[in-house]
Amino acid sequence: MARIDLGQVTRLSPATVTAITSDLLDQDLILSLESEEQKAPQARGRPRTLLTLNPDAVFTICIRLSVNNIDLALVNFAGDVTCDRRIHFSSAGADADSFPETLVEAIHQFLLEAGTSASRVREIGVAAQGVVETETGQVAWSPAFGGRRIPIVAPLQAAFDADCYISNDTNMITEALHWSDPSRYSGTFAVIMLDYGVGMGLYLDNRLFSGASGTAAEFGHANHIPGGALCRCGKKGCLEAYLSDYALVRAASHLPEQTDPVSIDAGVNGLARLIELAGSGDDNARKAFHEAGRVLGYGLARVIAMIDPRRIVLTGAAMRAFAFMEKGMWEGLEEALVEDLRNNFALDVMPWNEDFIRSGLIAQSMERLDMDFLGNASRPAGRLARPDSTEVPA
Amino acid sequence: MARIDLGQVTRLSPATVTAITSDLLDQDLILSLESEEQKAPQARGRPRTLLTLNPDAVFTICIRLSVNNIDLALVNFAGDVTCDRRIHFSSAGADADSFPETLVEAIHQFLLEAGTSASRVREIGVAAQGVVETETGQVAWSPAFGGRRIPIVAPLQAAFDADCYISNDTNMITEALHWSDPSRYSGTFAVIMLDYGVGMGLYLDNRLFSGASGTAAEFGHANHIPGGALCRCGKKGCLEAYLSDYALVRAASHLPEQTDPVSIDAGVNGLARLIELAGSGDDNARKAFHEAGRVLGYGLARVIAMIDPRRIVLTGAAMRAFAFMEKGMWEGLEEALVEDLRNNFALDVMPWNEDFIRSGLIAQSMERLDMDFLGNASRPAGRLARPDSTEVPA
DNA sequence: CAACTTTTTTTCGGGCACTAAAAAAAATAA
DNA sequence: TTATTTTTTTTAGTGCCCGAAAAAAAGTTG
Repeated sequence: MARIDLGQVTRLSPATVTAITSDLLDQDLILSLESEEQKAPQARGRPRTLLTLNPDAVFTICIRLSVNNIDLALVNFAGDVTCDRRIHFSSAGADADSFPETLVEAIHQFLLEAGTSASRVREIGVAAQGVVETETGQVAWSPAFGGRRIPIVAPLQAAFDADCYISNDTNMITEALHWSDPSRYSGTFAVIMLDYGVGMGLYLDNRLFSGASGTAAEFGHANHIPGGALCRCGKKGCLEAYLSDYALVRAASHLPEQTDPVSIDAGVNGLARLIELAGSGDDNARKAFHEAGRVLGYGLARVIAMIDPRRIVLTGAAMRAFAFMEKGMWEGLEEALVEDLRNNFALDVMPWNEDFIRSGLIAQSMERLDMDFLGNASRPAGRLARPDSTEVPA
Repeated sequence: MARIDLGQVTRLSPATVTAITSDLLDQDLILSLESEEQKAPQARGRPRTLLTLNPDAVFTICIRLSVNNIDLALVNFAGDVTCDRRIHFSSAGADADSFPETLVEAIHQFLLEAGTSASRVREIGVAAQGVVETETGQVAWSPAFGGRRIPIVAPLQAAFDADCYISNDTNMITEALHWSDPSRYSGTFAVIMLDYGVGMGLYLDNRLFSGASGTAAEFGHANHIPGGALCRCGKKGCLEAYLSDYALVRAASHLPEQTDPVSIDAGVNGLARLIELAGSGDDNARKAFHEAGRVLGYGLARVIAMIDPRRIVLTGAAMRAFAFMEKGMWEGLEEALVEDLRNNFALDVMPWNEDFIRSGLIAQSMERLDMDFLGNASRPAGRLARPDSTEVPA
């Protein structure tokens, strides 16, 4: 982007733009693309010199923790992944004592392979399934770990000279949506992910909300039926116990509600096969999905009543089966909620894409970096506020 | 407060304080208490001249709408109520066509009695029970009205040259708590009110949250049991259908769950008598409260899972019966929620005080006035931020 | 009354964020 | 080559927020 366009977008005078950009150039945060291949239709006048973020100014490591896997990505200042690796570990054996070491070791290994020195990394972001306490920087409980209360941020902070944080995976999906399409995903919206577990992310009043201790939006373990089906968490009647993959398999197989989730093989031949069966008209499978849809409808109803989001996004691997759930979902929603509350929201069904989580981590990291560099000038309050919106010139 | 103290509190130099205060004096927003009765122990040196808000600078009208009543209060710039009246109207007959006129008429009448001209009123705040859409400025549905979708803000705006808004009554209680004790009620907390209905207010990340359309925190009509007890709203199984006064009376009288709430006399000899009975050891009453407590526990569990508040405040008329509900509540909470999520919150039980709603309206109005006068300098971001807290001198 | 103390006001000036206008730069068009 | 066009940079401010220091004000103390 050329300086003159930056001026248009920010509503600052050319003089100011020059001042600011020369500052950033001095700091090596941006680069000017001197004489690079100019766009063919060169107009009259002094040609614009394009500016870009300096991709190599700073690096970020984005890490996703899931069952048996640590997915690492090295991300440059432009937000591009320059290197990624998957490292295996044993979730069953991972606890508060052993895992932090494993993680730090994995990162060192990864940096070595990527040929980047740790000193160039200014940000390390981690996303994990389950109950993640952002505030304390630990994973209270997650299917990815055998143990509980596993500290993540503190050990990372000790091992690296970077800003470290951890967040729930669904929160990162929420951030990714806002990042990828702010015009659609802004204000107050909710993201519900149906997958191995059931997660929810909330964007409220234009900010990611994660609660007082950072565990917010635990949709999956909000109770649906008092004393109902047995959940992985040990309680009875959680939404997850009706909506997640093992719950669907359990229901379709006519296993008793109290069957231990651990004993159910919901793996490859679980959800996928169930979807296949439903597709070929199998009644058990269809009924299971329909019922799950109804439960989802009830869940949505509670979210709508309590949060009043403008939009709800449904995603996750189970969205492939949405066609079999949709009718039930609307039924449940209608049963559960007065009309006055039910008509003010939009529903998006979004095909699942594993990369969302990483995108969210990247978005979050970039935002934190910006905060870091620009002080608190981000989220413009005063001087940079633009009262009436103007289009960014092409 | 004297200028020198203002300097301490705001961390501004005396020079700046003088500059700003002389500005405000010119605008008549504050007054200097010249030679007023000085505090006896006069120290050495030039005596401080105390400054106060000019109570008469601007007026606000705070209005509470409830069944058959319009409660009006004239509030000065110091936040004091200078005049209040209760005006009766017929809730049953009130609809979208008739009520706005009634309200505007009531305000005019009130101003006449108060001897204040409408031109001095800069703010009109309204609180109502039920589903209030802050965004559109209307009451979608409320026990206070026979009709639905009753416009409030638009007619007020048309009739008065003031900033008008409407909000849910429980949201105003939430605001009142923050206002009255910010050190305790800040960050992320929830207020649950058990009364005629069941309401919830949310303060999230240090701001009142009211959702995308302003109806947020409708705790009472979030479903508890699919297909359960009949609620006033027409749906089955809402929390309100187990927790509100009519629900308690219904349960204690062993009436069927589907008994129409309208047919239940929960008035004076309803909840109050039930509490009396429970106090004297009546088994039916005790059981009803215990059961309601369990339902409340389940409700809290869902709020905690989804919102993760630092604190939950219970209030409302039904708190007089809290002793009979408490055990059930903790039982329900424990049954409904995994321990990891259950241990990060504090619970306050607050004796109910009708005035909270008015206090909240006053707080909200004062904040809006401040915003109006000081531009967007409120909620200090930069220059007024105080990194380390200092005590306000006595 | 003079000396002292404390608060308030005034004066002067620095620094920041930004701009208008002029100048410079770097191209195309005639 | 010269004129024209467009972008970028420089120069020289403006306006605001704020503070240091001095001055003034208004008392108490001895």
